[in-house]
Amino acid sequence: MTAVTSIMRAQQILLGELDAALKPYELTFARYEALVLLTFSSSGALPLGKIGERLMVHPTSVTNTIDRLERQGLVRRRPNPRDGRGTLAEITERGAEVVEAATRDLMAIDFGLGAYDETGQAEIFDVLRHLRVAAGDFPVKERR
Amino acid sequence: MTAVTSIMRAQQILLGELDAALKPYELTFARYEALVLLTFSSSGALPLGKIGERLMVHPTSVTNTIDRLERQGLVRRRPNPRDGRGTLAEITERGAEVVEAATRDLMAIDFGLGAYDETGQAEIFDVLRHLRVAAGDFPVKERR
DNA sequence: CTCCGATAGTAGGATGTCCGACTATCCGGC
DNA sequence: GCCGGATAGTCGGACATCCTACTATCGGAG
Repeated sequence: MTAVTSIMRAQQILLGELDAALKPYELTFARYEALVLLTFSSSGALPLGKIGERLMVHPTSVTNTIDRLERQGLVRRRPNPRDGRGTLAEITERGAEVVEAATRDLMAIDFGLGAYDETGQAEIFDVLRHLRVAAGDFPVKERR
Repeated sequence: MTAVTSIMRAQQILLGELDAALKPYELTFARYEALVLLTFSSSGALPLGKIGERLMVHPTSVTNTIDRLERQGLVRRRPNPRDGRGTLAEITERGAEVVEAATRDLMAIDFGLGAYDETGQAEIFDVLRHLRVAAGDFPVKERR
């Protein structure tokens, strides 16, 4: 139970720091993650479903996240040319600028993990890996 | 950044499992934690502020949590006899029964950490300890 | 070529969390 | 004994997340 509490608290603390750092950009960590995902995508656009899959969140959460980002002018919705049911979220120029600046800020605070060196961060990853694998969240990078 | 993701996902996975296990009792982990806290308290009652302090959540979250527990008949609000501003949350008989049964169920699934043995759980605690200490969340047990 | 199950997104509702603002009460200093 | 700052809870609003239900479209079986 102590271990459970550790994970809960750690996440809570971390999320708090990250959200605070992102506040100047009017972003939350959830929205930041979505933007980064789009940035890393070759075309700068992804079907909403893909986003939910990568971030491991419910489709309705993606709709909500993209709604807000779109209202902020950081992404744009576009019908998926290859699937009439689908919608693509495409990062805008302003979105790309914002995510870049935000990333600089996050790096400056070591993403909230300033208390850890490379080794310590690797330990965190290793220790939690079992749990993620058991839940089907492969920490293995998947090819696009 | 990988380490950050690990923590976020681990918490998400864990919370999902715990909430699922608590569903039959109409409880969420947040409410369960509050009930446990009251159970462990000698008198079975605590000022709302104390609860927020222990669980490291905002006062408004406590109000919300206790509201729901009270509506479910698992706790009862009572004016604090030693502080006219304060309110005590007191666990009811039914609340005690529910938390006991729920705890049995959670134990049966190792609180979602069945993938870890004692050592593994200790590692989780140790690795995340730095982060919590740096944030002022003393993983040191405080006397009542 | 048509029909029906599977899939992509969205809408509505519940929960939990935070922040800022407000009320009521407490308490220490003058 | 009174007064003003500190403290306890609550309320309203913003976000994020999930679930269920619904619409529209896709795609394979017959």
